[in-house]
Amino acid sequence: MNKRVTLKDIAKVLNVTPATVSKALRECDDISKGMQKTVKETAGELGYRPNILARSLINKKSKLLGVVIPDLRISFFTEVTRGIYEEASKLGYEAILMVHDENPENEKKKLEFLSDINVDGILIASADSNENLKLLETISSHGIKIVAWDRKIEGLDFPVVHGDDRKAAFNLTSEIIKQGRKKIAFIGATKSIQLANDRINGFIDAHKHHGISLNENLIVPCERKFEASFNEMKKTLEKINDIDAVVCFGGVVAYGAGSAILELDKSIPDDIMLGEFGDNSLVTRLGVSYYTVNQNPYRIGIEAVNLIVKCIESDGECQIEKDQIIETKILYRNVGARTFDN
Amino acid sequence: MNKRVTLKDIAKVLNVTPATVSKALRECDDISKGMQKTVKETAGELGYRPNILARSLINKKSKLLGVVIPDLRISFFTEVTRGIYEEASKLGYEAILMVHDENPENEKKKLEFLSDINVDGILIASADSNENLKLLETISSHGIKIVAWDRKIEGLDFPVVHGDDRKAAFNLTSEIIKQGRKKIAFIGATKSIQLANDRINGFIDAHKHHGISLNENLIVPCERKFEASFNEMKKTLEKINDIDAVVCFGGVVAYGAGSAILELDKSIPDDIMLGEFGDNSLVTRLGVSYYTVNQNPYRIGIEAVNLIVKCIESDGECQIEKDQIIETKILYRNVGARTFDN
DNA sequence: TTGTATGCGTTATCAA
DNA sequence: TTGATAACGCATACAA
Repeated sequence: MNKRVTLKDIAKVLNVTPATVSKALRECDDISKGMQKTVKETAGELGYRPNILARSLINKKSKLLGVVIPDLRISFFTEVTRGIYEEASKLGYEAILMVHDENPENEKKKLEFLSDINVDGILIASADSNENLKLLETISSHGIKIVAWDRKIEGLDFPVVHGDDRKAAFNLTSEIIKQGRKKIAFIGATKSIQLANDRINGFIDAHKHHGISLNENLIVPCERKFEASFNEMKKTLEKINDIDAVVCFGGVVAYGAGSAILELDKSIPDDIMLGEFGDNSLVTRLGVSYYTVNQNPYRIGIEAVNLIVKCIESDGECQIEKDQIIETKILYRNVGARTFDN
Repeated sequence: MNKRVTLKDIAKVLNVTPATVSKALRECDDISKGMQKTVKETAGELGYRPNILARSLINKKSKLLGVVIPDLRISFFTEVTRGIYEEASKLGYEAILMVHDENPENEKKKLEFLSDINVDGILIASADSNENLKLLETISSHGIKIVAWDRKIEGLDFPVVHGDDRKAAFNLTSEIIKQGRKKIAFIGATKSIQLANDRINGFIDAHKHHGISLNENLIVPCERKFEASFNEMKKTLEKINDIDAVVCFGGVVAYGAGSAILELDKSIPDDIMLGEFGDNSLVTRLGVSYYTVNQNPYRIGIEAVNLIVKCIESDGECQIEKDQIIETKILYRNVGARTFDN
């Protein structure tokens, strides 16, 4: 077990001081070119690697970004993540990925950890809860920049990068209406979430715009969980049996709701048309064709990184940066469609 | 922007030294209970959090595990990952997730990063390449424990946690043979990979066992990429047109090969039966029913963590630990099957 | 152009 | 039982 080589080791070999080595390696201009060259050479030979822990202890800059992800099973999230770590790498940052699985307790632990290792910024899609608002504020007050993605953090004004949900919901619902559907349900998410409100509002907008009346009972609140959406959908279908389309809050909900529809021996899309937000590959498990809102998650990731890096490197007034909206598009995912684009 | 609270701050408030505070917080038994209590109280009030960078600078133990993942789009990998971070958390470790996207360059960067932040161990499913063997050895020689998962690292004897691929391939192929298929192709992965050999051998075993002759041309080497498998499958089908089943190396290959089959207007499973390793939700995008090998990825993650933590905490002889084999099972994934188990 | 001294936040080893 | 001091690996004023 060879000890890691440090500045000191290089210094000893060259009979100079660690300070000289440190400066030479970072190409400070008060070190001769010759010295720089020899230092770098022996550093290379010895396989020196800077200890970034020690470094960031002094610098207060770690070049680290924390990424807080709700669930790795939802392709929307993993695609955003991909955008984040690729763009971060391009900008000289390393992205540290953490998953909370929609659990505020987990989220708390992850946030504390990221704060503990002094990341420069945190990109977060927060779990539905207000348990961690204080923590987020504290972290922010320590100078760690925070940017939300996909989900606005209610009550705090961190910038958020997301799709235009109201418009997307309008377009998605309109598309379904154009297919001749008239009794459309909306399932998913509690009212307290901004995202849900936006989508519901877009859903309502479309009804108004096309002159279709809307029964309040068709808007079904529901947790973002498989079982919850399965049960809620089933209950709703048993109560109102002429529903001919369902717009779902997201991938998990769509999977649950779709399962319930199939369970009741209704066909998709013939009996009931399915729409969802996120273009999640999870939904393809149902083996049916459906409408979806592609929110360009990869792009969301990229923009989120650019935003936070701007915040970090301008150091100071990041409040100016406002929410950023990424264009969405409506797709019809045919069974068997063959692409590997997300 | 409030500075972070440090030991020194607490010490100042209580008129003691940082050393005392440090020991009190860690409940060293050379500090009075009373002192411990007051220190902890004010630490709580001030919102103190230890700086784990500084701590691990001294300890040489970071309680960090690095996880190197091939691709977030493959549910097998994300499920292993889930097993890893959940188990790590239980054992008091934090898992840092990194993705290499099957690119050895990326892998190198990630490994260097993990080494730079002094993780205690690295759990890796390496990209197919031998570019990073030297690096892995160096990292290992610095005392960082390494455990492979899913894929053995050729040429180095780090323990690996994986499914019994030969047996699984035997079972999968047997199942397909029992369905009456006789001209079965195997597509995917180059011979240089142990995993590929195991699966191919199991594939061959099954043919022998059931007395079915096997044409060498039916074993098609192919990269783990969508385009590659799509093209190879298409070429093969055009050359040999009575193939009635295809066993695919993994999810990406199955998706590519399946796409090629459908593209040629053959039906799955009627014309050609599809089998794959990994039970990847990606494959469900094809909208067809297929056989798969579920390798219990969640379990693989858990066992990998237990193995590496044992290595780390026994500090010393980890060589004793041998490869660990997780039971697999064959499943038939029906279109529209409704579960949320992976 | 190079070296010295000091500090980042923590812990460990002494001495008091 | 508590305090002083040095150290972890690195960076930065400042002195030489």
